[in-house]
Amino acid sequence: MERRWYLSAIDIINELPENERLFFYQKSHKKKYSKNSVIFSPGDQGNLIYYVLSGRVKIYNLSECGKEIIYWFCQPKDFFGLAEVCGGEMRTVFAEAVEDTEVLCINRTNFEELISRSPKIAVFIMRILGSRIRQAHETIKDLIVCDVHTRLAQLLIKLGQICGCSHNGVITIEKKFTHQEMANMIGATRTTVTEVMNEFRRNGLIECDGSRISILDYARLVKLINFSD
Amino acid sequence: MERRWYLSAIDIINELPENERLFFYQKSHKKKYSKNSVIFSPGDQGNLIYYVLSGRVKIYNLSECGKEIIYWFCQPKDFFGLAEVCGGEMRTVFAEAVEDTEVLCINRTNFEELISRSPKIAVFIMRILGSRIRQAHETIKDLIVCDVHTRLAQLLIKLGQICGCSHNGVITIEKKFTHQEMANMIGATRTTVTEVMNEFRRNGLIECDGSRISILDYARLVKLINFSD
DNA sequence: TAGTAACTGTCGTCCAGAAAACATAATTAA
DNA sequence: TTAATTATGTTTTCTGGACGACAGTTACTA
Repeated sequence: MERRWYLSAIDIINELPENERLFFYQKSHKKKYSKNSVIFSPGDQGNLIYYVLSGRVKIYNLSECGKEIIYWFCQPKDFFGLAEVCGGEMRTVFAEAVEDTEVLCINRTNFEELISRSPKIAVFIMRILGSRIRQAHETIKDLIVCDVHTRLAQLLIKLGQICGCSHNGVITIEKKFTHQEMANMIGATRTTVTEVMNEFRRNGLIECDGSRISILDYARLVKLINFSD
Repeated sequence: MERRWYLSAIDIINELPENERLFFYQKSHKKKYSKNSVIFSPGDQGNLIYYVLSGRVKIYNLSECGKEIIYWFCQPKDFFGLAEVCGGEMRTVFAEAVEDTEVLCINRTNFEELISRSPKIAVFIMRILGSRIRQAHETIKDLIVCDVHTRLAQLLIKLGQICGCSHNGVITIEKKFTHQEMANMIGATRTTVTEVMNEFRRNGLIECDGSRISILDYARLVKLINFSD
C-alpha cells in the first residue's frame, strides 16, 4: 500500500542537491492565501506551480449541479498545479486554501529552466505525476467496484496514514474532516457517511470525539476492505 | 473538449528535433506482441516505456472479483507505461495487446539519459502525464455525478473523436467495441449498455450495423450530456 | 458445415444508497 | 449571551442499475 495517498510521493525540495535547491528558492516567490480563498479555478491559465509551505489546500471540482468532488488535500511539502503547467493548459480543477496557507510559486519559464539545469528535477516531478495517475486509477477502480462501506473504510485508513498519530495501537486523526468532506472524497452523500460512521462506531472499529477520529481496530478495518468486493 | 481522450495529447516523437529523434530510435528497441498477449501486469517492475508503432493496447485493471476496468486503449503514436518508470515502481495495471502490436521500448536508464540530453522531452512527457491526470479526474467526476446514459453518450462522443470518420454529418466508428468493453470503460454492466444502446438507436441518435457504430445525431447526443446532471 | 464460442437482446427481482425532510447538537459571530 | 451558522443523527421513500437467467445471433475454427 502506498503511504502518501493523494499527496506527492516525495519531499522533492529536500532531496535536491544544494545548488538546485537554492536555484528553486531564487526563482520562486512566496504567496499567502487566507482561509477559504480560491487559488485557481477551472478555465484559468495554468502558468504556475505551487509548493505548500504551510496550511492546507483542497483540490476539487464542482459538477454542473454544484456537487463537490474532492480529489485531494495538499499539505506542507506537497506540490500542486503541476499537471497543466508544461503545456500551459487551462486549469480544470479548483485549488482552495482551507486554512491560512503559504506557498512558493514558480512560473513556467523558470520551471522549464530549472528542469534544463537539473534533469533530476524532471524525474522527480514525473514521479509525482506518475503517483497521482496511479492514485486516480485506484479511485476509479474503487468507485466502480466498491460500495460506500468499503470506500469509507479505505478513506479512514488513508487519512490515518497521512495525518494520523499512532498511540499504543490506536491511530488518531486530529485534523477534523466533516462528514460532508469525507462524502465528497469518496463520492457518497453526507447522510450515508454519517450512517456508516456510526455503524463503524457501534462495531468498535472507530471512536469519534468531537474534533478527532480514532481508529481502534485497524486490523478489522483493513479486513473489511479485503473481504468486500 | 480535449480531442484525444485517453490517448496522449501529442505525437511526441515527430515533434522532436531531428537529433533527439534519432537518439530515441537508437536507444529503443522494437518488440512484437501477438493479439491477446499481456505486455505487463500489476506487480511487474516498471522499467520500460513503450511507444506504439502499430496495433492497439488495452490498459486496464482487474478487481479482486474479476471485474475488468478499462482505463484506455493506446493506438499508434501513443506512449504507455510512463507512470511507473521514473521511480522504477511496480506496475499497478495490465497492458495487453488487443491486436497484433509492435512497440518501441526504452528502458529507464536510457530514458533518463534522453531527458538529460533534451529537457524538451521531459516537458513533453509531463504534458502527456498531465493530460492523463486530467482525464482520470474527469472520469472520477463522471462516475460520481453522471448516470449510465450520460456516461455512455460521452463514451460514444469520445470514441467518435478518436477513431471515427465523419461523412456528411454522420460519424462512423469502424473499430468494433463490444458492449462488454464499453461497459468496462464506463463502469456499467453489459446488459445495461445493451439496453441503453438500443434506446439510443430507437431514438435515432445512433445506428449499429454489425461491425460499426454510426452517430447520426451528434448534436442531440451532446445535448443529452449537458442536460443531464 | 457443423459445432462451439462469443456476442446481443430482453426480462424479472432486488437492494444500495440517493433524496428529502426534520430534529438536535455544536460552533462561530456579533 | 444570544442569535445564526454549520455539523450531525435518523427515518422514510423511491429508483437506477446490478444480478441472474435464457434465448436468439453472429462469427470462428477445425
